[in-house]
Parts: sequence; C-alpha cells; structure tokens
Amino acid sequence: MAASMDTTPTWTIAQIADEFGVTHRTVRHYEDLGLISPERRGTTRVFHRRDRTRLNLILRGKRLGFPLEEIRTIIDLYDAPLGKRSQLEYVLAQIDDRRADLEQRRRDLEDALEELDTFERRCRAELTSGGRSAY
Amino acid sequence: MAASMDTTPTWTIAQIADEFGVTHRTVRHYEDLGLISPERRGTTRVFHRRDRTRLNLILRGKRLGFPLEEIRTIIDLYDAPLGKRSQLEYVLAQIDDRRADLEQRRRDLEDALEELDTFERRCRAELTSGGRSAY
DNA sequence: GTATTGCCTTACGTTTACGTAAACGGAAAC
DNA sequence: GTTTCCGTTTACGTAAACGTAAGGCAATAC
Repeated sequence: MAASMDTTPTWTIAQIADEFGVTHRTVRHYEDLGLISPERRGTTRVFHRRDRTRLNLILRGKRLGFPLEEIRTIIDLYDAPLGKRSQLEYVLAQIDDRRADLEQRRRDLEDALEELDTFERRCRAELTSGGRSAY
Repeated sequence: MAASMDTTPTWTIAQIADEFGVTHRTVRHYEDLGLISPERRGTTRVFHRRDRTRLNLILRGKRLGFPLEEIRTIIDLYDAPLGKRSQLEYVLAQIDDRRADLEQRRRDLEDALEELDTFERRCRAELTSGGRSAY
C-alpha cells in the first residue's frame, strides 16, 4: 500500500487557537454551542478546512457584534443544502432582516469614522496653532 | 416679571426612555456608569439636549459593539475641553486605535453585505428555476 | 520508570448589561 | 382621604461568553 494518500491538511486545537488568537476554552465553547464540530480521533479534536472557514465567519460575526447563537443560525444558513426550496422564502426574509441590520451598522460606522476625522482635524489644528487657545 | 423666559426644552425619564426605545432601568444604568448625568430637581432627573446627544452616541456605540465603559471614554473624549493640549498626542493616538478598529469593522461589514448579496442571488435563482434542481 | 507535554471533561467563577421585584415619596384624580 | 400615577433607591437575579481551576488520560522526552 502507498504511504498516506490523503493530502488534506488538519490542525490541532492548539494550532487553531493560536492562529485565530483565541483560547482553547473559546474553541471548545464554540463547539458546545454547535458553531463548529471538528472531527474526533478518539477523544481528540481534529480540525479541517471547513472548521477554519467557520471560525473565520464566527470571528467576523463577533466583530460585527452578533451574539454567538445568531452567528450559528447565520453560518448554518450558509451551509444549508440549498436543495430544499420549501424554506427559501423564509431564508430570503432572514436575509433581508440581516441586511437591514448590517446596513444600520454601516451607517453608524460611516458616521463614527467621519466624526473621528473632523475631531482629529480639530485636535491637529489645536496642536499646530502654537497653543493660543481662547480660554 | 415676564412669564418663563427660559425656553430650553427638557424631558422626563419616561419620555427619554420611550423615545430612545430603552427602559428606565437602562437610562439609570447609563447614569450609574457615568455615561450621562442629567440634572436633578430634587430627586427627579431632568434631561436636556446634551443628554439626548450623549444617548445617541451611546446607542450608536452599542450598535457598533463597543462595551459601555469604552463608550464612556470615547464620548468623554468628544466632550473634553480641548484646551488642555498636554494630552492631545495621547488623544490622537486613541483616535488612531479607534479608527483602526472601525475600519476593520467596516471591512467585515462590506464582506458580509457582499456575501448576503451573492447568497440571495443564488437563492432567487433556485426559486425561479422552476424547481428542477439536480438532486 | 517518571516527568513533562498536550489534550480532555467537569464545573464553578466572572464580567457586562441590564431585568425585576420591593418598598418608598410626591403630586393629581376622584 | 385614598387611590393612582409618575418617579426614586436598593438589591438580588440573569444571560452571554468565556476564565479558571481541578483532575484525568496518553504519548513523547530523558
């Protein structure tokens, strides 16, 4: 028999945690909530590409401020077979909700960034004005 | 004497809570954390424009996913006298941090919205294809 | 052999952001 | 006068997202 035909890479929990900048506990927590379900070899977790993809989605979802439970439904939605049309209308509605949410966030963000700009300019003006501020 | 010269409007906690879509408890909580400090007439809170401005900032900060404590430092930063140049460099550094954060979030958001788009298109294609999906 | 290393589970602790109940005060309504 | 709304404080409760031991198993390191 040929030596090791399977070429798909795998990772340990330590590598995953390290690479994604989280703790083991966090990774296990995500598994507890059903956000990821890494393979098991015996009792040990073995991570595949799929798990990394999901972890990326999870972390992005977090940065966007979504609770983990919602993140689960979202990435499950992405993973769905897409063959069962019975639920497509529902899914589309979900998507609309999600988009509305995201677009509100985007408006917030644009506003915040803009204000940072003007504020920074005010600060810099102060700095270069030589210090004569109208007390 | 003329009747009531002072024309600046004020609000009660109920009006504020109602208008901003939060509870009394939430408003008081924000006061506990020093995010707002409404006037007191006797024991009762009286809200002014300034408080509403801050509440808007707070809620936006929340939608952006910032913890309340951070939000406090941010809006305090906006409110700062801007006369004490001693701290301006520090403030500018803070602003840079904040901007980096916000810009990461923006990238996340753009990605998410884009993926929603393509996903929705896939769904709609499924729907209008008449249902002949390759089982 | 045993000591270290890496992984595992179980389970209680912690922080954040409020919810919620209890108990009280003052003004208006009847 | 007393009931009914506002408003108040105090204080315990809770959900989410992990942190942090505590204890155990299995493989490599010496």
